[in-house]
Amino acid sequence: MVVDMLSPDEVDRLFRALADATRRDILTHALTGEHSVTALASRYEMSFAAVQKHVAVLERASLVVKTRRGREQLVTADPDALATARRLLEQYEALWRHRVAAIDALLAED
Amino acid sequence: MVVDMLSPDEVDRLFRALADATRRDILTHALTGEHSVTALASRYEMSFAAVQKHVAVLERASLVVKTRRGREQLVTADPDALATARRLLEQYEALWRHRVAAIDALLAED
DNA sequence: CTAACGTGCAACCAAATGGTTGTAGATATG
DNA sequence: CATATCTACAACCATTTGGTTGCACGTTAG
Repeated sequence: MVVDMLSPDEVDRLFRALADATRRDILTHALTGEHSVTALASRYEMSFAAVQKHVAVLERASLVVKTRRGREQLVTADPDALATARRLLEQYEALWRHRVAAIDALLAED
Repeated sequence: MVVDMLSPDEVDRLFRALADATRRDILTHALTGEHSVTALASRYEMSFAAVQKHVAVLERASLVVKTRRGREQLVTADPDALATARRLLEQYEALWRHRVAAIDALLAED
């Protein structure tokens, strides 16, 4: 199983984007429907510009995409990116299982 | 399905710890065996202190634990934390699938 | 006992992050 | 046309991050 087709920088951006509660919340909403940036911003205490930056971070991590509808941008989540992140973690877990199997094999020799 | 027993801060630390190539590499080695901090540090160009800080970040994220052996600290990965991270992402994916199912249901009405 | 080793931590620095306000452009509305 | 709305972006600021060097402390080796 190849580690991935993502560059280290892309993996960095992916996990970094997920490492903020506001961004995870935005992602959750983007997963359950289409929302304009203004509609998303109205959910949080911070300024519109701050939310717009968070959306930009999610966009650079390929977690969401924006599509124009008139004067607004609709933000929607890209489930493939999430699947990629999950797959990365599964590969780390697989490494662990491999280690456990090796230890088991050693113990079985006794 | 409850989102998780982790606080938002703990989730932040988890993903943040994974958002650095050096730390992911350290984690990989910690998953495949026990290594002292010095042994890990010898693998990278940066100073010992820098690597020691990276290990501390992984430790605060509960991704690794350290156990003393004489004068050295052996770093080993905690697979449960990885499983937690993977489960978090699975829940986001589940949200997405729920949305797809809802759209499918709407289309089926026609 | 003394010297070397492994670790942790403080102080410092440059760059990135997460927030703010203000401005400007594109699109819709009256 | 004039105005309001939605978005993007620049400039600025405080804090955090990721690196450095230097030092102190506990443990092992000679």
